[in-house]
Amino acid sequence: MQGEPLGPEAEIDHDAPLVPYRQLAQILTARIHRGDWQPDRPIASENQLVQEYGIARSTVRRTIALLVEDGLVYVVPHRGTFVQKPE
Amino acid sequence: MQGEPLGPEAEIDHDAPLVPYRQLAQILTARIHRGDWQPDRPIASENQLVQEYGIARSTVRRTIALLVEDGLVYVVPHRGTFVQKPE
DNA sequence: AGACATTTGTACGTATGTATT
DNA sequence: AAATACATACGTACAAATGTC
Repeated sequence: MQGEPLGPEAEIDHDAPLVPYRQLAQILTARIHRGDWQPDRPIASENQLVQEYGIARSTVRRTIALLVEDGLVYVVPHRGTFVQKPE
Repeated sequence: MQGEPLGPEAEIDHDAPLVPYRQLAQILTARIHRGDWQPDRPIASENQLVQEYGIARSTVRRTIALLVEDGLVYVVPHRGTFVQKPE
């Protein structure tokens, strides 16, 4: 039935056709849409995501850059990454 | 008199207030405006810039990402980084 | 004031993958 | 087949800003 879960329980598969930073983007996008984090509230810190998904921080940052491009989040230096308000 | 040269002879100063990837951005921007590379022609490769300016490839890539944001260049995977045509 | 932890920013080096020439 | 060039990913280190105590 279902493919990969996209919640907090999702895992990164280094052998999957989709590269890890894009897998994480799908996971975080799903979590945001699901409401794991509210608008203008911070998502998990980079280091938390590193530990949670077992990937390098540089990979996490690559993912966040993608989410910023997509307009899903915004970064406040030294504060955190926040969920963008809809519209 | 003059500050830092911004041509091919320019060097990266790791002690300067401006971080290296932004210094390189200024240098490459000046070189493009000066006509070192023509529109739709490739600029120096990442590895060439690494050797020419003595910085890490990741730093060169950070600079190129900035130039892409600025609309000065565009990247063709496995081909090179090209000067954007004006307008 | 000062110390401390947290968080993002920058930079390095290395390795491997994939596409083009 | 080989060289070139960009893409991705890892790990490490230190800097700078913020917030808390």
